Amino acid sequence: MSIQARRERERAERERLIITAARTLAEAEGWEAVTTRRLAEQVEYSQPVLYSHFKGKDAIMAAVAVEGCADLAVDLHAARTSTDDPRQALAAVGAAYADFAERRPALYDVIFSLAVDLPFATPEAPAPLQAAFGELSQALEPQVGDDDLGLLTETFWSGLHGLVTLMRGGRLPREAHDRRLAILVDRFSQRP
Amino acid sequence: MSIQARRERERAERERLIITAARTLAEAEGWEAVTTRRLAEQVEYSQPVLYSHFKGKDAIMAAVAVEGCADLAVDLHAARTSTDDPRQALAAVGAAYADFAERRPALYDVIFSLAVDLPFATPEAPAPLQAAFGELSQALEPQVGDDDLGLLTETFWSGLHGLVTLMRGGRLPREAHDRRLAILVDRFSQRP
DNA sequence: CAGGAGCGCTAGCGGTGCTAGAGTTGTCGG
DNA sequence: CCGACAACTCTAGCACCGCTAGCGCTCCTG
Repeated sequence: MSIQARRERERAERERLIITAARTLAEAEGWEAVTTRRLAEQVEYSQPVLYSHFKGKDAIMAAVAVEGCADLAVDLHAARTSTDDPRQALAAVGAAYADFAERRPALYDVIFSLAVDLPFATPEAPAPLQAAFGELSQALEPQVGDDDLGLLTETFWSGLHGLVTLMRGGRLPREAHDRRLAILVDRFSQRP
Repeated sequence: MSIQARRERERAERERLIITAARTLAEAEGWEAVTTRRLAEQVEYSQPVLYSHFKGKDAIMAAVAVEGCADLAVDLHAARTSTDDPRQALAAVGAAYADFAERRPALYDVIFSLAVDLPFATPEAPAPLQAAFGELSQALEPQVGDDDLGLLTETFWSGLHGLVTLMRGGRLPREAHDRRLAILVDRFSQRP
């Protein structure tokens, strides 16, 4: 029975190798450079091996997305707990979110922009994703007012997502990013 | 000399034909269905003819984007001038924007999401694009408060863009769209 | 040690955006 | 009126993509 165990372990290791190779390649050269041929070359196996682990390229990207989302959740948590002032915490979380998108665009895209079939906004959503959303939610909790917290979080999140995607797509000038972010945070804070 | 004039006219007509074919095909089946082969078949010319009009597929998409943006500007203008109440006008503009994205996703994507090299946020930006932005801007003018109107517009626009892209990407549940939109409009309205 | 199952490989399918070069068409000067 | 030339379009093909059928090797099992 230990023979089979070893094989399964090796399989799992190879799967991890594929995911990290995809992630590394994407972060280095963008997702358009991640082809199944290059990926297979990286992990030193032939193309069809990829398909014995994942249903297709999308599934590989989805796996990378879940991993990356955990990183985002860590960043957001650190930002939220960096200060006791609720308003500053919200600003910090917003800045951390935008910073993540700026520093790791490939990771951000695969989580939030590219078409991968991950379940969002349902109980089946991957835990890291729910964790990241939860950080946003907790940061907004003091500002909830009469609104529903879940919907408020989704709306604030949309604002952040719009800011970073439009900026990265060249639709918004880079230099005023901080001021736009300040406006967003301000408008989502309760009046004193 | 009139021979050359006729040729140029015919060329211009064919160029329009290509653009409308691309737009029609994209709206009917999505941009992933718009290939240079299918496009060439639609206009009843061979592939290389497309490249005598446009530098590449991206340039064709950019042309469609400019056209589509004019439509968006019309919708936004109608919404903004549909009421005298500033707050209702802002809500109407937001709803019209989201509605456009929902009704014509292919058009919306090529304007705001896909990578096409259109100049944004500069004087060289296409007029229809500036017109659409201007409508948003005018709708926000009564709510500007102490903020810069341009930046406020960009930020509100980001909120709308985030809402529609996250929803269309399956990241936000569809059913609560109206309530999220209401929250966004509310948070971007001055307190009474 | 023979047989067989599992697995990774080579090769290839149908598609993509794009382009070189051949061939045809239509215009103009002699 | 005709032949040469210029403009233009088409066929064919390149290098790449995601994905898969089926052969052949390796290694475990009876």
